[in-house]
Amino acid sequence: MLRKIKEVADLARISVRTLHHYDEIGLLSPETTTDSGYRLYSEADLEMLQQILLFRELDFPLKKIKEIISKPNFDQLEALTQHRNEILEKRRYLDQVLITIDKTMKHKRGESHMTTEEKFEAFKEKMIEDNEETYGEEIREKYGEETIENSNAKIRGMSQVDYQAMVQLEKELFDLLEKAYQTGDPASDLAQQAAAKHKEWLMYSWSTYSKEAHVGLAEMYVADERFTAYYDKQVKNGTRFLRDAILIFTGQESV
Amino acid sequence: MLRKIKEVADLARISVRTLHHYDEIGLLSPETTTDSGYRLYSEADLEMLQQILLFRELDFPLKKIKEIISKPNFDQLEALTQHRNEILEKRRYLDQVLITIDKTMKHKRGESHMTTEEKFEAFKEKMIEDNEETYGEEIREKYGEETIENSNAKIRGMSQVDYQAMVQLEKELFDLLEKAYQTGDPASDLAQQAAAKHKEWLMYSWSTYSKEAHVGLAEMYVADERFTAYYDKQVKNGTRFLRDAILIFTGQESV
DNA sequence: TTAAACTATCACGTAACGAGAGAGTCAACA
DNA sequence: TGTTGACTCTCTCGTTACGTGATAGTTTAA
Repeated sequence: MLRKIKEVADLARISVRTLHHYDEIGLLSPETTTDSGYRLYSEADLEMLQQILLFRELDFPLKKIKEIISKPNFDQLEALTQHRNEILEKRRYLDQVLITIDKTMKHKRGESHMTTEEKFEAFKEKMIEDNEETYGEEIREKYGEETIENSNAKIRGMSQVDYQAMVQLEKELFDLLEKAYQTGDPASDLAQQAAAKHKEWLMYSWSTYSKEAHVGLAEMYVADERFTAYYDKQVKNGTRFLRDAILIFTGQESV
Repeated sequence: MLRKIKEVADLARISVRTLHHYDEIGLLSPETTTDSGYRLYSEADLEMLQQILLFRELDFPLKKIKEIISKPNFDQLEALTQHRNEILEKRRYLDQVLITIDKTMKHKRGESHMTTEEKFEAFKEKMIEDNEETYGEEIREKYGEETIENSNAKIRGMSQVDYQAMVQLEKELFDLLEKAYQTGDPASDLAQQAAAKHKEWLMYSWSTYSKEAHVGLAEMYVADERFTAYYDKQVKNGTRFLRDAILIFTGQESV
């Protein structure tokens, strides 16, 4: 009993194109063909097709199906085990995506309802949060609990005017840094002005200043790619240049 | 501050090719280019890129990102809600696949350890199970509890010899049916022999025979695509032809 | 000035078919 | 016996989000 392609397709509830495709990639070729080139499938072909469709339902890629389809149960079990793990991995990935989506929604939902002032408050909190998340422990270890709590308190206490002054100051810093960078010399006047401006900017969130802490922060900027990205985004190669300027500014290096 | 492509790629931790691609599909084109055709990205471009990458992390297709990227939060929220459902749907799908994989593994694990006899026993159980799952309720309603329990018990009680006799009988039935089908007449001698053979085959699992039950089964074969597929798989259009033959055989239709 | 590092534009490959296009084949009906 | 309708065949493009060369021109640091 040999069948033509549509009959097979209807029995298996798949498309004729799918059978064409399986033939093309050598996954399932009909036992024979008519003189006019029509594909003719045998019983054995049908059974093979059932197997193929079983694995397809399990989300196996056709390539792997082709590999394992004719192997004994033993090997198929191994493939199944491995495949199961891949599916689990995919599911974990989706779970993560869901979490991120929820966060994003919460965030955007918040934003839509906020007044300008609320957005400003939220922005400050986010600044603190980000800082804590990224550097919290490190800074606490280096400079002690008090330093960081003071900093956080200072940020929270900032008025919108203060905050905008701080942003303005940062902008000036970057302008200065860009010009200074063109001199190519971190000891240049412009570069030293930039270092001073950086200190000034810092004081908006630091309660006390020490040369050591200033240098430590500069080194941290260079070592951490997040900071590097942020500074380099403003001025190309700005991070290293600023670090060098600060080193000189704080007198840690001879001029 | 305009950046060349590699700088942007490094900042965003994506490939240059990706930026080329985004330009190609009009998702993110650089603000300007140099005389020699180098792409130059502005700050605004970078911010847009951040947004794009955020949605990309949420597993949005680029096409949708392009649609919603410049819309207000309100619309983005809507898109997020819908997208969330799609992700949930995907996860449910994966859960289903996992269940099927587990079943398949259990099945194959069983098979590998079985002796021929055990496989035979398992095969009989599967036959009963399949039957129950597909027709259990319907048959119970039509023919009563007893009929089906008897049938199941009879199958369980079959020896391997019995079973193979039954399979052999079925084979003969199909041979007969194929020849009969060629006559085109369900009242033909061959067709009537096939109907008789079908009754004989039935008796392997039925404890009592009635013309009504026999006709009922034949109608069920035709009505149910699973049975149709099974019979038509052996003999093209065999189901209907057998049904007609049985109708005549049981005398429900005038010859 | 020369080599290294960048940049640009094709264009093919990937997974699993769907959707035509154009042309030949087969079976039944008038 | 001719015709029609249902099938069949073999291309070939489209889909997603880039990766991976190939080939060639540009910029930049030593």
